[in-house]
Amino acid sequence: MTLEKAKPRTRIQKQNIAAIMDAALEVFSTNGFRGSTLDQIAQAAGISKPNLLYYFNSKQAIHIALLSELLGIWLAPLREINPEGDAQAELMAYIRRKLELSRNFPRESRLFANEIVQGAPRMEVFLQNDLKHLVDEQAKVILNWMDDGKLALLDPYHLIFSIWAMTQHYADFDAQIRMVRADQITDSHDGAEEFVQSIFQKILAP
Amino acid sequence: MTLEKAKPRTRIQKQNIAAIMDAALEVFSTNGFRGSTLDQIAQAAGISKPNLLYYFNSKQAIHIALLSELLGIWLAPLREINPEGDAQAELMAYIRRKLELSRNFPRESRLFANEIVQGAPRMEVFLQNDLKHLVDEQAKVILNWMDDGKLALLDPYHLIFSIWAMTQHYADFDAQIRMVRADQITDSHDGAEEFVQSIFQKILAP
DNA sequence: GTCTATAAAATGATAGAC
DNA sequence: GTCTATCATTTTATAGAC
Repeated sequence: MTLEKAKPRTRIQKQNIAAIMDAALEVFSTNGFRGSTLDQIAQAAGISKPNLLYYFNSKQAIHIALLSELLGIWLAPLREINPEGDAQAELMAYIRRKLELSRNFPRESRLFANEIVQGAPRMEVFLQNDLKHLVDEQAKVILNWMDDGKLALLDPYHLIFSIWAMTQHYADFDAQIRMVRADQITDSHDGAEEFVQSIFQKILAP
Repeated sequence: MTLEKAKPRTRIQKQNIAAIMDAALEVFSTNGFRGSTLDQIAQAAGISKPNLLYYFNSKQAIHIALLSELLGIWLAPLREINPEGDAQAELMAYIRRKLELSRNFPRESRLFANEIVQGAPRMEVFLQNDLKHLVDEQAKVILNWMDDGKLALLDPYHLIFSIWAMTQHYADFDAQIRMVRADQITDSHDGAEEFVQSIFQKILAP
């Protein structure tokens, strides 16, 4: 009852919490918050339901812990854009990081996609604060680059959104791509990196 | 019990079924299939839950009826590409139709987005048959145009996916865009049409 | 820390009166 | 066709033994 989630002590606690987080990611990213059950998560984590609720007091608590843990990963690629670097190289590197995330962490991408498609009722604060401020900041950096003639003149916000759309699409809509190309490819990301990078090279050139 | 859903006779039946379909669209597109309840749909439709189940025998039946009704709308823009027309003009017109759909029917877009993000368990047949065949067909048309030097040389499948990603993003991830730009815009589609069209003009030019 | 048992609420669906 | 009442199941969460 008086569990210190902040600093788990024993090895078994760490193990269980890690198993729960991984199970929760698997289940929530596939079914959304309301579509997921504690039974599913407990089974995926290999523990009993009451034991699951020993570590986290409610379904909400698991979900919040999971989102919190992953917000950093989600923001990192945008955060790492260096205003001192070369404009086109920095943005192409950003796109590459996003594509890598989409390929290597598709469940994380779908977890957030589920939330946002459903109106982001549990992410308002994060989106309106952390994400908004970061986007505003990097939009200014991009605008400066454009003023200096380093990039094509585009709306920096729409440019960022288009990068999100193009890179996340392969993770979020993976099922659709796999079914449409069932006879042609095995991995929906096949050729995606090259394609996305080549079109953004065209888009960004001044 | 022996309701002929195919040909509703009375005016009141038509009215109720239309109200149910609209309510189901509203609820399913916001919460996903499992996240939606019959109570929500009945309330949104302004009828009682047993009466809702008089018109449709189960929650699944409502969902299937809704998806079936909307599949045509969803395929129409791609279907309307004319192989005899001008390559760039046809694709730009396709993009325009997709952008209009995204702006005017965001709930429909999110309904499908919810399904696909969650692995499309109730749309496999449609995606693997109708959509796949249409995409294969139009990919060939695009490939011919490229061979004739009318378009830049690109993977036609990735080109189609990129159009889906860019156009649907404004409907599906509307919540995120609105929250990130809360202080700057009221409609998340503001400027989207112009931006998307301008970058695809760059992308498509041979 | 983990389990069995169980409570309490939500939810899909049916029965039967009108 | 529509309603009230109700059932059966699922699902979240708790109690208490070990």
